[in-house]
Amino acid sequence: MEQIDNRELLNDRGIKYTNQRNITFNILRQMDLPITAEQAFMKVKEVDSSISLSTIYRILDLFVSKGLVLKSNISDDNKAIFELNRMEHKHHLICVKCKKMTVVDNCPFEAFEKTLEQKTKFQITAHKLEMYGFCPLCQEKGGDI
Amino acid sequence: MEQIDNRELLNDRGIKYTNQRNITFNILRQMDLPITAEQAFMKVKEVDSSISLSTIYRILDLFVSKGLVLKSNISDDNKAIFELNRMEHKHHLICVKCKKMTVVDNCPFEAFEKTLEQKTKFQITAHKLEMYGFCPLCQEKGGDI
DNA sequence: GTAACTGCAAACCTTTTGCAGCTTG
DNA sequence: CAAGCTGCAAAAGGTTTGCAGTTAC
Repeated sequence: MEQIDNRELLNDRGIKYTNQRNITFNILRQMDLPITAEQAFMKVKEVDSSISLSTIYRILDLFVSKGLVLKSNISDDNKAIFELNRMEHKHHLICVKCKKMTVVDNCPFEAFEKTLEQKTKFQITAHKLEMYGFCPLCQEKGGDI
Repeated sequence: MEQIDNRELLNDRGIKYTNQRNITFNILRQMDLPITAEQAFMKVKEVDSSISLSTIYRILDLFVSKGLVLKSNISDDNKAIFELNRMEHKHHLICVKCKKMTVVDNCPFEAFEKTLEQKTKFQITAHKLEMYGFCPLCQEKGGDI
């Protein structure tokens, strides 16, 4: 994998540069879907085999605390997933059978949120929308869930 | 707490009646927001102090597998939450500061989902929408998150 | 050189499981 | 009585932490 140097970008966010942080950031940047800590660990390991899982957790948490990365989790699965915060607004469509995720970039929400803010007096800062169903392949295969 | 007998309801779903299942079901029915297994455990314990946490997990899993209960989790929190499946369509608004949840019963989605099904060829069976922000109280209090 | 980062192993927390004993129908 | 539910304790994931050694500036 091409190792871009993100020193400046990390520094700007108040993150001290280290090689492993740089690698982790590059991994996240080239992913177009969220990954688990374990998956990040495997990927980073391909570039620096000395990395430990706890360091991955520490790096991911740091990135999250600096707003660089988004942490969430999919329904009924006790693992966190992480993705680069691209400041784009997007959602996911997740197959309940094979768990494949597909990106949905349309979001039909702004209007609804405004109404809701007025109604509830909440100050809404984010929302998360996931749709679940059967992906085309799993529909073909048929059978039970 | 009033202990309604849900024997018939449980039997109809193919769930063998036991006292603890009945209590657990009553707890869930009187909750209007999702609770964790631990919270359910505490609540059931008030009625039957002999209940064990593993039984709570087994009961909740059973209810989920029979479609009686919905299991999910809120962002960035590694615990499952459970709520009665009331067959109503609703969403939650969650305060990022105090984690208070508020129910939102409006859902602006059906139309969008149809379009998306055509575009992606997914067969959408469910969706989950959560909005995050500051509840009125936490806005008043101000300060950092 | 110093403050901060990292690897390792152990701890932690939520959830699951094996087994012996107890309930329900 | 048989099937299957339950308590307990132990195991199993995922995640966090303490500490000694290493790295970045």
